[in-house]
Amino acid sequence: MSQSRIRSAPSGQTSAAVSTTDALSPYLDTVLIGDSIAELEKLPPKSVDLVFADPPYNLQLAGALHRPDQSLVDAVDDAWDQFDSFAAYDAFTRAWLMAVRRVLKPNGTIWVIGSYHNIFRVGTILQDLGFWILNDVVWRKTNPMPNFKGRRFQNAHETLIWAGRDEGAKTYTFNYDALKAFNEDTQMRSDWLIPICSGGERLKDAEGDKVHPTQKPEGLLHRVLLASSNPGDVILDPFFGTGTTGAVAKKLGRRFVGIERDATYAEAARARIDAARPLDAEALELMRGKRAETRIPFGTLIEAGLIAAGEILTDARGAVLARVRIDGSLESGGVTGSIHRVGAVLQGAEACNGWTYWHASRDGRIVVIDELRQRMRASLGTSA
Amino acid sequence: MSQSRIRSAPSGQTSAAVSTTDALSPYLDTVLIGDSIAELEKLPPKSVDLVFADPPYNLQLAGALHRPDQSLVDAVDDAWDQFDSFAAYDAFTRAWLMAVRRVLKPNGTIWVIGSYHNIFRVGTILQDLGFWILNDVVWRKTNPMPNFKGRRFQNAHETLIWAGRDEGAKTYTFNYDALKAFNEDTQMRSDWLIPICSGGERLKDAEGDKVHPTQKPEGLLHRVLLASSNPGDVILDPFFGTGTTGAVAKKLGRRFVGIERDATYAEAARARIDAARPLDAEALELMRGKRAETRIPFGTLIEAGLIAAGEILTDARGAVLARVRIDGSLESGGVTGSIHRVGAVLQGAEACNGWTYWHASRDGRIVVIDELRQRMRASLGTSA
DNA sequence: AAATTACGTGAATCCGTGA
DNA sequence: CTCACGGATTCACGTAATT
Repeated sequence: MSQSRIRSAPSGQTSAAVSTTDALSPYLDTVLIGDSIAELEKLPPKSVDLVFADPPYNLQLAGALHRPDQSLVDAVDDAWDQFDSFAAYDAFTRAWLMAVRRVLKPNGTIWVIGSYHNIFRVGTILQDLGFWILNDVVWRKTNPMPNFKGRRFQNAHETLIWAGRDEGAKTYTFNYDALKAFNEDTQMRSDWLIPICSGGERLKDAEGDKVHPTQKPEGLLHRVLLASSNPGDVILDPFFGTGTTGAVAKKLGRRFVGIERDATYAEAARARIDAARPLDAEALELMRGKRAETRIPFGTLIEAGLIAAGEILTDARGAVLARVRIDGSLESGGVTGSIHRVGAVLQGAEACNGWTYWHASRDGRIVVIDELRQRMRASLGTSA
Repeated sequence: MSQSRIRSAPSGQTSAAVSTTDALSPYLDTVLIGDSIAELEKLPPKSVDLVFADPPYNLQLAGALHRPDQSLVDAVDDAWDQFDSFAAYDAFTRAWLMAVRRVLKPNGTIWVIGSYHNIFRVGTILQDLGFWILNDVVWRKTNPMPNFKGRRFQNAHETLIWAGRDEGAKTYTFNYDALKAFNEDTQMRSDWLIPICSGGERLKDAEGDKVHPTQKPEGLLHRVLLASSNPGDVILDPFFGTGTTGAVAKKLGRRFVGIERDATYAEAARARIDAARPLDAEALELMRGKRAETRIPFGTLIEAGLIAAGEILTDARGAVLARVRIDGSLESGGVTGSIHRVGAVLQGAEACNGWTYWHASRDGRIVVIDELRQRMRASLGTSA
C-alpha cells in the first residue's frame, strides 16, 4: 500500500490545530495513486473539511482545429476525457460524488469546476444526491483562447459550483470578512477575474511540453481555499492532476489528500509541492486580487439607451457625419466599422480613438462620446 | 380563441422579408394567454427562428406543472421531499422544451436563462433532448443585490444557455461581425456586463409597485437578438411575462410570439409593446463580414484585366513564384490548381487562402491580390 | 542596453455551399 | 446523403529574437 501513494510533505509540518480523525492521518499530505472511487473507499467517513474537484469535462471534440495561421490547436484528447455517452458520464459523476460525500464532514463543502460540456450534469447530480448549492461561481479568464472560426462567442469562462453536504448544514466555513478585505472592502462577487495558468507557473517536462493539459491556476485555488477553509483543514482533491490544490494548500497552511490515477502527474505534483513553501502573513497580503477594470464597449451605450441607433455623430467641428447602427458600428459615405475604424478611415489615418473623435448633440450642446461613456461608468458604480 | 390572445402590434408592420409559414401568421406579434405547453401545441411545427425562454425557477411553483404526458402535477405539497420536487421541475422542463423543439426550425437556436437553482437541470435536459449547446453565457450584473447575511458570495450573475436544435445544425444565425463591431473590434466574449432592469425601464403599476418580479433588462435581449436573429425573424418567448422580448423584437424589426399565463402580465406587455417604436431600416443595418460579401472568382479578375494571363504572382516575400493561366488556375513547379490549392501545396499546408497569400507587382509595389479583388468589388458598386 | 518585433499557445464540442 | 472545394478565421500574455 505504501507503494500506492507518494508522501509529498512531512506530516505535522503545520502547527495549527489539526482536527482530523486518526484514521485519516496516514493519508495526510500525500497523493494516492489510483482510481478516485477505489481510493476514496479507503478513507474514513466524515473526515475531510473541504473537497475541490476538477473532473474530466467530457469535451466531445470532433476533428482537428486550426488557427487562422494554420497552426494546430493542441486539443484535450486524452483517454481520461472520453466517455461513450451522457449516461456513462452521469454514472461516473454520480459514483465519485457519492464516494466523496461519504468522506466529507457534515459541515464540509465541495467545489466542482467544469465547462458547459459537463457542469450542468454535475450540478444536477449534486442536487439529486442531496448536496445543497451555495453559489455558482464564474471564473472569468483574462486571457482565454479565442474562437478561431467566428461561429460562437469566445468561450471566456468556466463555472464552479460550491455546495454544502446537506441542505440543513449552516455552520460551513465561509471567511466573509477575509474575502471582503481581499476585494477592497466590497463583498466578493460570484464572478472572479483570474488569468489562466501559463508562464513560469505552468509545469513543463524535459522537452518543454506541458505536463498536464488542463493545469488550473494557483490564483483560483487560492481564492477557493481562502474563502471556504481554515488553516489546518484537510482539503481533498479526487482528481489531483499536477497538484495545484496541494501546492496552494501547503502555501496557505492547509493539509491535503490527493488522488490521481496517472503516476506521471502524481510524481510531478509531489515534486511541485515539495518545492512549495508555506507563506507568511506578509506574503499573503501581497496576493490581493486585482479588481476588474470596467471596459465599456461602444455598443453598450446603445443597449443602455445613452446613444440611439440611427443617431448622427460628428467630429468636433461638426464637419464629418456618421450614422450609428444597431450593432454599435458606424456608417459614413459607404465606410462602415467601429467608431475607431471609421474615424481612422475618414481622416486617412492609421488609427483613431473614436471615443475622443466622435461627438453627439445633447440638449443643444455638442458632447464628446467619451463623456457619455463616463456617465455609463458612473451609473455602473465601481463594481465592474 | 380570439379572447385567448392579445394583438399588440399590427401585423405587417415590418416590411422586411418575412419567411414564416402561413399557419403561423395569425399568431405573429401577439401574446397568447394560457399555459405554455398548451399554447405551443397550437403553433405549426418548424416555424420559429429563435426561442428566448425565462422559465420559472422557483421550485415551489404556484401553478401548473405538467409531466411529459401532459398530465397535471398535483399542487406543490410541503410534504414533498427534495427529490420529488426536482423530479416535478424536471418533468415540467422536459415538457416545455419538447414542445418548443417541435416549433423551432431545424436551424433555429434557443436561449434559456436561469440561476443555479434551475439552470443545471435545464442544461442537462437540453442535452438529453438532443439540443446542442453552443455557448453558456454569463450575464454579469453591474448592480446585483448584496448578500445581506454574509454567508455566501454575492450572487452577481445569471446564466444563459444558447443551443442549436440539433447537433448537426451548422447554419444557425450568428452575427459574428456585428458583435465584434459592437465590442470595438474584438470578438464578443461569453461574459456580458449589463445592468439589471431598474429606473424608468422597470414597469410599475398604479401603486408604484413593480408589475413583474423578474423583469429582464432590454439590454440583455438586445444583445441576444442582435447576435442570433435577423430582421423579420420570428422570436418565440414561452414565458413572456411583461414582454421584454416582444418590446426589443419590435424595436429591432423582428416578429414575436409570446405566451403568458398571467393576464395582468400579458396586458402590461401589450401596452408596453404598443408604445415601443421600431428603429428605421438604416439603423438596423449590421456589420457584414467577408462571408456575406459577393463571391468573386479569381478568373473574374483576369476577365476584367486586373490580372493578366501569364503574369507571375509571388508570396509576400517574393520567394515563391507562380504563373497565372488563362482559366484562372495557377502553375508552379508542376503544381497546378486554384490559387488556394497551389498556395497550400507549396506551403505544405492543409489549406491556404490564396487571396491573402498571393501578391502581384503594381507600379513597382507589391500588392496582395485581395486588394485587387476589393477594387473589383468597388467597381461593381452596390449592385451585388 | 533598451526597446521593439516576432512567435508560441491556452479544457474548443469552431465553415458554407453547391453538385 | 456525401463529397468537393472555395476561402474565411484569433486574443492576451509570456518569452525569444531582433533592432
